[in-house]
Amino acid sequence: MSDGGSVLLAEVALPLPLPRTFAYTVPGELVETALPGARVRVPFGRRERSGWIDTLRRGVPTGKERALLAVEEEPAPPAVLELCRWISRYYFAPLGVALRAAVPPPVSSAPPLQRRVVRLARELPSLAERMRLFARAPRQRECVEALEGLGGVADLAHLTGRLGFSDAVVRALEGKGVVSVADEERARDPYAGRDDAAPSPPPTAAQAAVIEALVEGARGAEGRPFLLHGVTGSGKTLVYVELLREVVERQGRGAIVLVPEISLTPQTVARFRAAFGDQVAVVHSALSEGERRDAWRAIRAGEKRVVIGARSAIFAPLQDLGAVVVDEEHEATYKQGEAPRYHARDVAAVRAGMEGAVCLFGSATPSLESWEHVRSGRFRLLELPERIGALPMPPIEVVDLRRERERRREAGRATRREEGGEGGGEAGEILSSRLRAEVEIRLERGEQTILLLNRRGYASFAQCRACGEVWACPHCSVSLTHHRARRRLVCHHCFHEEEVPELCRLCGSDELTFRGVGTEQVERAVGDAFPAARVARMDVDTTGGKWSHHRILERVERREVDILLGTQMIAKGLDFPNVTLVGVVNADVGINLPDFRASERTFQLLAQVAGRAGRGPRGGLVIIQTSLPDHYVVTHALTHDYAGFAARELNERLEPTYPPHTRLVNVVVSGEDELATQAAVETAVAWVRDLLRTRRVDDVTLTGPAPCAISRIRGRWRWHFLLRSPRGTTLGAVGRYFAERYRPAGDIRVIVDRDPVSLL
DNA sequence: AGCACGCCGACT
DNA sequence: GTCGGCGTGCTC
Repeated sequence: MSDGGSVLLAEVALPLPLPRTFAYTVPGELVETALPGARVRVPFGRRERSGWIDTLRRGVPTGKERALLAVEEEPAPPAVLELCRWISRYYFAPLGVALRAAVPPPVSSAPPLQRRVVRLARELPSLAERMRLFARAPRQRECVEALEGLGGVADLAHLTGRLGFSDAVVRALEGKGVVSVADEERARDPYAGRDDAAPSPPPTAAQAAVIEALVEGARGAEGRPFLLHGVTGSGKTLVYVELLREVVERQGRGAIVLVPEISLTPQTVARFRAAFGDQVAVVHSALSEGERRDAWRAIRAGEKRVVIGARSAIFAPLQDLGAVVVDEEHEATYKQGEAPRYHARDVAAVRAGMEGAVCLFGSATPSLESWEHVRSGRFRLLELPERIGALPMPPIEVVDLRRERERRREAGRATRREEGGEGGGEAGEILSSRLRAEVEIRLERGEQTILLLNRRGYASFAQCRACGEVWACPHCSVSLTHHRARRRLVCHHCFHEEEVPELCRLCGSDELTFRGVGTEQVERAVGDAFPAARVARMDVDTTGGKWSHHRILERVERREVDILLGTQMIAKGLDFPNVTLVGVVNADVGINLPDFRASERTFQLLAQVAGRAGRGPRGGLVIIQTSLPDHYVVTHALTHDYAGFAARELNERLEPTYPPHTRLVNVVVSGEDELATQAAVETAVAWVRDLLRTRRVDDVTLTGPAPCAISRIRGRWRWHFLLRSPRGTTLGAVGRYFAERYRPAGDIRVIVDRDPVSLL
């Protein structure tokens, strides 16, 4: 060779927890296709792996380099590669790990997933028949009960996996004719044919003004991100659609729309489908590997120019991005819980900045971070303060649960309780007389009610009345939740389950109480109070299958449900005009969590669920039950006063200092041995303190260590400490240095979480 | 993360 | 004598 032995070398990023790339030589036949961003197959140690080319260079080989084996996929667009480099730096993740989150995985050799569905074949009405069938088969009985709890249908994989029934149990039930097992067609994709949304109405004056500002932004007049603060029902989706018309139709560029949980927003998806037809790609978790890769290639090839999806859609390989919309930008689901621990909202702003695209965040209850960016001038605020059609915001009433309890106690003294006090389930304690009366009115008028309670199961803990013993998870530092239909105590962190006890294991007393009302208990109370009402419950326990939310929501839409009750998943973006009453069963759940965002999250939830009421001509009413009626979360929710809440909450976060007043890195150290974990976190803290001292870092402060609020999960003890700084750059430098160099011993694991969304 | 190599305890 | 525990170090 004439160039002094220099060859083409590729630096390859591998999805391993190693803060470096590896150099490979590029064989002649791959020179054309081995480009930065391309996924390549490489030899690594004694096996092969897939990675991505970071950079190419001509250079003299050291002799260690091996050759690339193959190019597996066309390169990700340069902007996406650059975005991953940013994520890698900012969130302290290896580039290969960032790319793994951004690009569909290589074709796996695993057989295609087939969905086997188990259905109850017949009702089992009589107790006698049950006794006969299941006398010597308790697991079969439990399996049938689990199926009943799931509405009579479940994926076989769900039963044998998460619920832990063996194949033999299911086969035996099949043999008895109790259940049927069938390979079911892939569930109908509810987005597939849903372009039948009504054409958008003309924008209101307020919408038109907002759209004009955005269109000017898309034409280059404004480089800052926009925050669209619009109350629920103010027509934010129409604004998004009109912005995209400018960007996609008139400018011929691409656009990304992020939504918090794609499966919960079919109505939003339909609006985009109606406007942009088959230019829309919907990326969601139910796509198979093959579909995901097909979608990726179609987007990359320019066949799809509007991409709608959850968090990871921010990596869509559009070649010319003109706009990024982040709907419900305050939602915590935009933060990824594993490496790379990125926040899709913040990544969206970075990507938009890199590509000169308009960035639009929308929310009725913006994150305090975004609100603060408006105040400081980094974001430009757009507002839609009114609901469409001059619909008023629904009035909100508070029911003081402390006074309710008092009243009941007095009434009980006067009349004697008709119901045994055992084990909760007293409808009166769950639904106040005020709320019950309003539900009654809705039932009479044929209108619908939504009841929210942010706690699953029947009761959040089981306790012995005699000695006070609380049933806790053996692997986690949390109480076990009573799931009555399944007759199990369940850990919501590790899925540990046990039988519901009859006697206290400590003192032998049979006086057990189940306290802390959950959705399952509300369902029972509603059934007791309104036996004729058609009730649907929606929480993760009733939504086992892929599209089960849709089935429930479609029933609500067709008015086959009078009362929809559930956890926060019923608070998101639904638009049912016949819902005229929203009841929050207990707003206290959440307010008292030991997390600096507890108030913010509760306010958002209350505002969001309140927005579900009165979206039709018949108006609406919201009733919030709480024993903290004077808490500022409640008082500001009552008056729909986001700005007032935000001002107060910003003040609450001054001391101790929390975001948005400071930048935060949360370091979590975990291990199986309690003392070794504590020793390890202390070592890590000493290491960082030493670093801060020797490098004379004076604007990063370290707080802790302290046990995490949930001090043990899945058998691992958890400690954490916080790094705070007003300046992102030094915080980043310290965090990166620590994440890349600190190596714990033994089974100790360290997580470095930048901009954490929760400290639990 | 894997997967090697490497050096101390109780088993055929 | 060997099987196997998991500490340490390397992977282009």
